[in-house]
Amino acid sequence: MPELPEVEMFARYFEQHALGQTIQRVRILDARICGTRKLNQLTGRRFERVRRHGKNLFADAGDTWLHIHFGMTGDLSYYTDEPPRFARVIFDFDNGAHLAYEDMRLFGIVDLTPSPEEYVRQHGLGRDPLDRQFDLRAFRALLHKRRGRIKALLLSQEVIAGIGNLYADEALFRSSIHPRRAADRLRNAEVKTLYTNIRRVLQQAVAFKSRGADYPARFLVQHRQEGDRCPRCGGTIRRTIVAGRTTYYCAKHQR
DNA sequence: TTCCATGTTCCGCA
DNA sequence: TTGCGGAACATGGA
Repeated sequence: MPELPEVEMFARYFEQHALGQTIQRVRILDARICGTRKLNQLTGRRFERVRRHGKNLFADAGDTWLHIHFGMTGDLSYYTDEPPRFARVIFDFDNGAHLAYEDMRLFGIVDLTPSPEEYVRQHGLGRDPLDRQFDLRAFRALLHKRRGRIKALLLSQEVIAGIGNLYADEALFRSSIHPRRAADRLRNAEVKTLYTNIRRVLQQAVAFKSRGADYPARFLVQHRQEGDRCPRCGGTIRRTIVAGRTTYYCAKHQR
C-alpha cells in the first residue's frame, strides 16, 4: 500500500488518534522491524505532531522523533481490544488504547531519528513532490543530463521522494510518456505535463482516499492487467518490466 | 505448487 | 561514472 498518498493517510490517522497521550509502554513484537535505537526511550513521552516526507512518517516525541517507513505492507491500527494479526510494534497509551504498527512482510522500519530534516539529509532524500519548493524549475533540473529511463528516475527516492511503482505508472500514463524514455530526452512540453500530472495524480489519490472512495475507471491503476483496454484511447494495456518493477502502460498513446 | 506483490539495497557487469 | 538487471529480504494470497 504505502506510497506517498498512503503514507499521507497514515500521517492523518496518526495525528487523529495518537497525539497528546502519554506513552506508557512500547512493545516490540518483532525486533527485525526496528533499527538500532531503543524505542523504550519513548516511555513517558507524548507524540506532539506529525510530519511526512515522501514515504516516511515522523512523529515528534520531544527531543527525539519516531520514524516509520512502511515498506511494502506496513499499516497503522489504533485499537482498544485485540491487536491486529501482524502487529510488530505496539504503543500502549495511558488512556488504555494502543497504536500498532503492523507489517506482514517485515520490510518496514520503526526507529528514532533526531529530526525529519536530519533523516532526510542522512538518507539523501529528494524533494517531496507535494512540497511547495518542488516547482517545475526544480523538476526540470532533476531531469537534466539523466540518461536513465524516466520511470527509474521517478522511482528514485534520492531524486523525488514519495513516488512508487503505481503512481509512477499513473503519472506517465496521463502524460502519454512511455516509461522507457530517457529522462533527458523529454521535450519541454512533456516535462511540464509530467510535472503537472505527478502532482495532480498524488493530490487526487489523497483526495479519493480521504473520502474512502475507489479510484475512477479513468485511472490506469484500475487497468493493471495485460491486454486490458486503455480507458483513455482504447489502446491495449501492456505489462512489462522497467527499472526492475512490473510496469503497465498503454501501447498506443504512451510514446 | 507456483507466481506475484504499492519497497529498498547490494552486487556484478556494461 | 552511470545505470541496469538480478537477487535478496520475508510472507501470505490468488
